[in-house]
Amino acid sequence: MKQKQLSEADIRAAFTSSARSVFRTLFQSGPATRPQLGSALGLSRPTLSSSIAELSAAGYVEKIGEVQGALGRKAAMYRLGPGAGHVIAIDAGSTHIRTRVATLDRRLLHHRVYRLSSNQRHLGAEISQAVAEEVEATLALTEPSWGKLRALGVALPSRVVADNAARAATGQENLFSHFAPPDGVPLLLENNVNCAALAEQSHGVAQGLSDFTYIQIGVKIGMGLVLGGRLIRGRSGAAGEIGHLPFPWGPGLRPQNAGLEDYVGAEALMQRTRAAWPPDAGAAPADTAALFALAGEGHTAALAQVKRHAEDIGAIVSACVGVIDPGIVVLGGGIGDNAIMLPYVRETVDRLSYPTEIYASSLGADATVLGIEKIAADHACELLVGI
Amino acid sequence: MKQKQLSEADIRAAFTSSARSVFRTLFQSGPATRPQLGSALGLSRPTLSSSIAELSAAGYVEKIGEVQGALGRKAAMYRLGPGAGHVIAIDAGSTHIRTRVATLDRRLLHHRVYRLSSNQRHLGAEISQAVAEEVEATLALTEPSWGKLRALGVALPSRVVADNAARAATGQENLFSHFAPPDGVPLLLENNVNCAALAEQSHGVAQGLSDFTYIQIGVKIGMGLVLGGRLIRGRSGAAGEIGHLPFPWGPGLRPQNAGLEDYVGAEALMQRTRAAWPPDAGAAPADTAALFALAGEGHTAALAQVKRHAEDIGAIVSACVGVIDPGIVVLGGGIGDNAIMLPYVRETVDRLSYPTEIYASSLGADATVLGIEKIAADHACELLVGI
DNA sequence: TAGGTTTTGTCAAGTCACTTAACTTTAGGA
DNA sequence: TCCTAAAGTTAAGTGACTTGACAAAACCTA
Repeated sequence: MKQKQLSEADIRAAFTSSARSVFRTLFQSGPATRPQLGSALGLSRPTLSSSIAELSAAGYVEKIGEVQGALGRKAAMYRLGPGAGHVIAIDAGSTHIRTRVATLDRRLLHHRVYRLSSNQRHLGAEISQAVAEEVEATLALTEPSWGKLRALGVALPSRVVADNAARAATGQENLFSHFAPPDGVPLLLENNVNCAALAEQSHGVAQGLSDFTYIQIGVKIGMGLVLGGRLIRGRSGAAGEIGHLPFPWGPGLRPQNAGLEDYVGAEALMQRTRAAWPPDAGAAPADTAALFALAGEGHTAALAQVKRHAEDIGAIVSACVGVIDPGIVVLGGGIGDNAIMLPYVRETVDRLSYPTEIYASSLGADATVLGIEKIAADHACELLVGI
Repeated sequence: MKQKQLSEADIRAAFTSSARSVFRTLFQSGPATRPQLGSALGLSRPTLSSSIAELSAAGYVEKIGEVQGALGRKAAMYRLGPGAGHVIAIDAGSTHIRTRVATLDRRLLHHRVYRLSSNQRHLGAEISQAVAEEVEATLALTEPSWGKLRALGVALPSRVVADNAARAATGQENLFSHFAPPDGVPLLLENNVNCAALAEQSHGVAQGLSDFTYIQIGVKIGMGLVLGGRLIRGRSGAAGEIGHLPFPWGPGLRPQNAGLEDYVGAEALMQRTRAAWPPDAGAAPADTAALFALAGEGHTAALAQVKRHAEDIGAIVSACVGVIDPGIVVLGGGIGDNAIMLPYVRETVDRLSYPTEIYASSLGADATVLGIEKIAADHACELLVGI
C-alpha cells in the first residue's frame, strides 16, 4: 500500500519480534545454540527455526559450529554474522588516541594506540581533526567481512551534553562542528570517565551490577554513576563532575567552585609531598608513581603523604556515597586504582559512611575505549532491532 | 491441561495484552474515550471493542458517560471500575498520621488526618501499632463500591531497605515485625522524603519530569532522587540521606559522620539566631516560622540569619547538584519551601554550581501521603496487568 | 422533516506469528 | 543392531490482531 523504500531504520520492521529477540540475545550474551536460545527466550523449536532462517538469510547471524551434549544429536552454535556490521570506538585523550574496531557482540577486529608526543597534545578543536584522521585511517583498513559500519563512538575528556541523535561537547563549544562521520553513521560522544564506568560494568570489577559508582582519580578527578542499570548523565552532562564540588566547606568557610579538584588532584598531592618532605629522607619523589612505589616499600614520609591523601579521597567517596548510597564504589585512574592507598581509603569511608564495598579497577588504560565501544555497540543494536 | 486455580497473580494472564495496555492507559491518564485509547495505543476499533468487553465483564473498567465531538456519533467514556480495587496510603509521621484511600487511578475515596498530641508521639515499634489501628479503622469504613484492597503503603520517617515483596525498615530494626497487613495485601514501606519527591513528580512542580532532585529541609534534612524516571533508593535505602554527609570538610578539618544535619537543621538555625540576636532588636523569634515572618517584614537581624542559612543550604544543594546534575531542584519542608529564603538559595547555587532551576514545593503537608499512595497504586497496577 | 456527512461501534473474513504434535536426523549406549 | 535421547523440520491449528463492510448516532443543509 504505502510506497516506502526499506531504509536502514526499517530493518527492525523486517524481522519478527522473535527474530529480533534472538539477535538481541546473541548480541548480549555471545554465541549460543538453538536449545539455549529457546530456553532463554521461551520460544519453541519451530519458531527458533524460522527466526534463525530469517536472520541467516540477511547475514545477521551465522553458524559457527556444532556442540555435542551428553546425549543425542549435536546442537548448532550461532553468533552474529557480518550482516550485523561493526562499530569504531575512539578514546580521544590529550596524550593518546586509542582505537578499537569490534563486532556488535564485542569481538575485536582491529586495535591501535597512537601516543602523542608532548608537543602535539590535542586541545579544543584539534580533537575533531585528530578523530577525523583516525577514522579515515581505520576506514582504509576495513575488510568486507566486517560488514557495515553501524556506529562511531568517541570518548572525550570534556563534558558532553545530551542531544537527540548525536551529542555535542560543550566546554569547548563547537568541538565537533568541523567533523562529520561517514555517510549515515551515527556519531556518539561521551565523557571519558562515564565510558570507563560503563567498561567496569561490562568487563571490570562491577560486572553485571546495575548500581555502582566509579571514581577516577588521576591528574583530574571525576565520577561515573550507574544507577538502575543506566548511566546517569545529568541535565547538562555534569553528573559526576565532582571536581567542581564546593570546597572547603564548614562553619565560617566560604566554599568555592572547582575548589576540590585543585586540592585533591595529582599536582596538589605532589606539591604537598615536596613541601613536607624531610631533608633527611632522601630525594623527594618526582611523580605520583614514584611516591606510591616508595610508600609500598614502607618509606615513612611517603606513606604519611599517601595516608593523608587517602583520607581526602575517603571524604570525597563518602560525600558521593552519602548522596547516592550505591553500595559499591570502584576506584580508577592512575591514583585511584593504587593498591597501596586502597586500605586507607576504605578505613576513612568506613568511619564516615554507610557500608560500602570499595574496589580498585583492574582494566587499566583500555577502560575508556571499551566503554565507548559498548555505547556504540548498544546504540547500533538498538537501531537494528529495537531496545 | 494444567490444573491450576486462577489466583490473583494470574489475572494478568486472563487478559489479552491489548486489554492490559488499555487498563494501564486508564490507570496512568484517567478517563478516556475509545477513539482516544485507540489512537494513543495504536489499536484498531474491533480490538478495542473486545478489550473493553473483557475488562468490563470483570468490572475492571466501567463506562461513565458519553462525550460529543464536533461531529458524528458520541464517544463512550471509560475509567477504571470497582473491580480494579483501591489502595490505602498512610503517612506515619511522629506528630500525625495521614490516611488516604483512593482508587488505582487516584480518585480520593476517604481522607483522614490524625494529629498526635506531643505526649503520644510515635517512636520505634509504636509506629507499627499505630499503623495497625489506622488500617483497622479504615477497613471498617470500606464500602463495596471500593472493590478489593490491592495494596497498603506506609511512609516512614526512617531509612527503608529494599527487599523482595515488602520492605523492612531498619534503624529501628524490627519496626514492622508485629504488624501484618490484611490477608494477601502487599505492604509497601518507603521513606517519607522519597515519597514527597514522588508526589512532586506526580502532582507538584516537578510534574512529568523524569530527572530532578527533591530536598526537604525542616527539623531534619533529606533528599529524594528521581533519575531516569525512577526513584533512586540506593543499596541500603540511604540514597539522599544527606544529613549524614561528611562535614565540616576542608584542609586540616576532620569531617564527621552526621555532622551536616546537626549544623543545618532547624534547631541549629534557631540556636544561632538566639545567640546572634541583638539586644535592641526586640524579642528573639521562638521558632523558624516566626523567624521567617520577621524576615519577610524586612527585620534586619532576622533577614541576616535567613541569608546565612540560605548560604548553607545553597552549599548543600550545590554539593548534590555537583554529584547528580539533575537540572531541577525542588525544595520542600517547613524551611525549604519558604519563599523568603528561595532567592538567596538560588544566588548561592548560581555561584557554586551548574545551571540549575530551583523551585519551592507547593504541595504542603499532603506531599508524603500522596507519594506513598502513588507507590501503592503503581504496585497494584503492576500486579494486575504487569509493567 | 428528509437526506447527506461524519464519527463511533460491530460483524465478518483474513493474516500471521506463534503454538503443539508428529516425524526425521543424528548422536551415544545397551 | 536396536533403543533412547536430543536437535531440527514439517504440518496443522490457534488466537490476537488486522482490514473492510455495515449499522448506529450524532451533526448540518436544504
